[in-house]
Amino acid sequence: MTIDCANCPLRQFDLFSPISKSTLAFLSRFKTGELVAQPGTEILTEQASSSQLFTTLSGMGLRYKTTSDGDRQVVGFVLPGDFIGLQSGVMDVMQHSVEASTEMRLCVFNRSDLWTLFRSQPDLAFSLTHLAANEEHLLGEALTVLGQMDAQARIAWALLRFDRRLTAVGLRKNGRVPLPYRQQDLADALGLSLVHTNKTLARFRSRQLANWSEGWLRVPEPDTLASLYDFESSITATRPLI
Amino acid sequence: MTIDCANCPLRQFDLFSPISKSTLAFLSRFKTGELVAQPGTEILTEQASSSQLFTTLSGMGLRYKTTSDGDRQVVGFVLPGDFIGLQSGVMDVMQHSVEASTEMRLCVFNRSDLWTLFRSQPDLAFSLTHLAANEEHLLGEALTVLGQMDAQARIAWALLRFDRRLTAVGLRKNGRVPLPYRQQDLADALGLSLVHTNKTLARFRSRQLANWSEGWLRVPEPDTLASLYDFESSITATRPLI
DNA sequence: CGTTGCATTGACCGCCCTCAATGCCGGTGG
DNA sequence: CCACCGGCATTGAGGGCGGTCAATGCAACG
Repeated sequence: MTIDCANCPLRQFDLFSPISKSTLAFLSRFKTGELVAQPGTEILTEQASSSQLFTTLSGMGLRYKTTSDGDRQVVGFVLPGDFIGLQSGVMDVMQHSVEASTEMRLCVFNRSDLWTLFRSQPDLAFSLTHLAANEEHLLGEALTVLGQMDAQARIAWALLRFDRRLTAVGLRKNGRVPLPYRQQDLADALGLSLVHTNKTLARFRSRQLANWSEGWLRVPEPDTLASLYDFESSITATRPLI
Repeated sequence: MTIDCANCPLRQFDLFSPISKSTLAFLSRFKTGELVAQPGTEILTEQASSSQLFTTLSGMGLRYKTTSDGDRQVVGFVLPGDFIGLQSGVMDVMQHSVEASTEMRLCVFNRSDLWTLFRSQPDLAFSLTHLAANEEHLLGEALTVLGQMDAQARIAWALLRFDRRLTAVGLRKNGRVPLPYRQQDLADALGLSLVHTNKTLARFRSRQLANWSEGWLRVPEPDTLASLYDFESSITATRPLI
């Protein structure tokens, strides 16, 4: 039993830009089904082509690259609403792998329909470009964080982003959001060692600034934490949902 | 006296994917003029909107973000053939600034024509998305380098990329390519201090692996340098030129 | 009840940062 | 013509942030 795009549970959130009825109708045809991925499953593989593209309905995952010496760099976290596989769609192969951290429910699209989309739905084509530009923005910000900030600021930045984004898709409950990653994942995303990530998280916990444990993240006063590290206030521009 | 897209001096290089006559004709109309930017000029500004988009015909520049505490992160280097301003085109504002390092000649497009492009030229729309995905790829690779590699590997990676890319646009002469940046620019791109960047460059010079001085870069044996740091061989996929 | 995965904590030290001084070059004005 | 200055490259000294190594605890699982 799959969800109709017209009743997409994600579209209600202000995070996502509105969409016209006719475009929505096309999207419904574009969507060919749903896929449930179990934790640990590799959904897309670096350097491989894929005939399918996805949108995350629920659950969370990781985008990562593997270096030749076996290290891993997490280049992003896949959260509900995120589109997966655009690189494969336009460049033929993925430049990073995508793996499910929790059970994930995914909308499935056929890559072969992508060209039809570009020909007949310029607004959706525009939205796809918007999504790509948005990824570029996120990566640019991450690069700045890795290049210029120390461990405390990096972790504070990441936790704040999680808090904001997960709240925006309705996952905050009782002042906390689910964060089902391992400390190693965060370490690999921020260019830190597991040990140092752990110690820094412990410091935030004892200072009551942020508490991430047992899969839940609680940030009592996001603005206080942000001001401590000079992060600009949470400007949440809307983005497309495809 | 501006260059007609049909005679674009860049399009001859294998780096760029071929394009149909009719698409080329549209491009010629899309291009509204040329702009010459002097060294030091800010072409686009972070957090600002721009009514114009550009393609680099010649010259080089920098993309960078400024952090609230005054630091600078170089998120990319603008080389001939690079498109500038896509973020502003689809997301309304730029997420990084672009500044000319040398004198630059730029093709100028009107942002207001972008929508027409998406409606009437799906192949160009696809190419734009391709370019955005390509930027995402570059940033992901940069993130991996900053997150996982030490100073020597970071600098080797950057120098190899310059060597390959500048060669691909015909700028290699007498076994060297022009590299008109300051050491500070590279340091800010790689998340290193100027001092350490300088010392590491000196080490490469004395080991005869790479010599960057007085605006020119000479890498005698790129493959040797690449193998020293476990970089995959130079896979140069083609990309669109708009 | 051994094993496996993840979180936690302590000891040690190295890469790279900061601070600081010097040299070189081109531009500018007295 | 020369003194001065600003921008950039270079080099040495010293120290700190965050790295690796290693051991322990704990919970889930076969």
